[in-house]
Amino acid sequence: MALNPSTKKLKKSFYQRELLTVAKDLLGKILVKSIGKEFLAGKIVEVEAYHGDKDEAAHSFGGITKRNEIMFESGGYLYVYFTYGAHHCCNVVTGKKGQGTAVLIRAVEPVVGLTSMIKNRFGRKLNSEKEIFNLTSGPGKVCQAFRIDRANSGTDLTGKEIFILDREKIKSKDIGVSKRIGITRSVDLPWRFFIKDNPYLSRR
DNA sequence: ATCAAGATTACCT
DNA sequence: GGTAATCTTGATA
Repeated sequence: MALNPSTKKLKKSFYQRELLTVAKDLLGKILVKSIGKEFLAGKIVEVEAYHGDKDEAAHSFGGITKRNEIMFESGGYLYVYFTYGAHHCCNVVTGKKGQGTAVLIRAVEPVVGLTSMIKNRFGRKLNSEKEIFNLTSGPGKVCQAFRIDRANSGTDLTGKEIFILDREKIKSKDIGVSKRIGITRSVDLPWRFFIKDNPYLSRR
């Protein structure tokens, strides 16, 4: 599948809406990273929402720090953090300035640039076709495949380096909802959203 | 200056 | 299903 030139970049107005609305609407959209002449692209299939006011699991819950300050910007920026001494995770900042709301991109379905993603993830060629489903099926994996790290935190998503293309709108009946994964506080909030039955989810 | 915890992953049994 | 790896960040002294 090639990038459809008729698709358009999502604008600031898309991101600057209410957190949970943006989280669900991001499903089915195409995350794109430009690296030199090449483009890497993946369809967003799994996300989680984080809220600075009513969500103890959010990095923004305790207020602004040097690490999370971009989360408090108005919607339309990328927030990238490093965790467990090994992994980067990327988030889309949403809402209005000062809210501290963002959507974690947990998994994408590879669309363009598969060869580079495979190299970025494994440093070799595929051993088996099954490894395709292990390329971008988790937040740390997405960042490794797309070569996203803290240097990309603060990127304006309406720019040329990293952006998201409008594509399909997933119907609510096709969106799964669950508790979030890997957190220890505010564990009962049903703020994980995913495309039902998609084979590239972090959990099947 | 020191310390504990972490929005994960890969590898083990 | 369980857990070690690994290091940045933010809190505390």
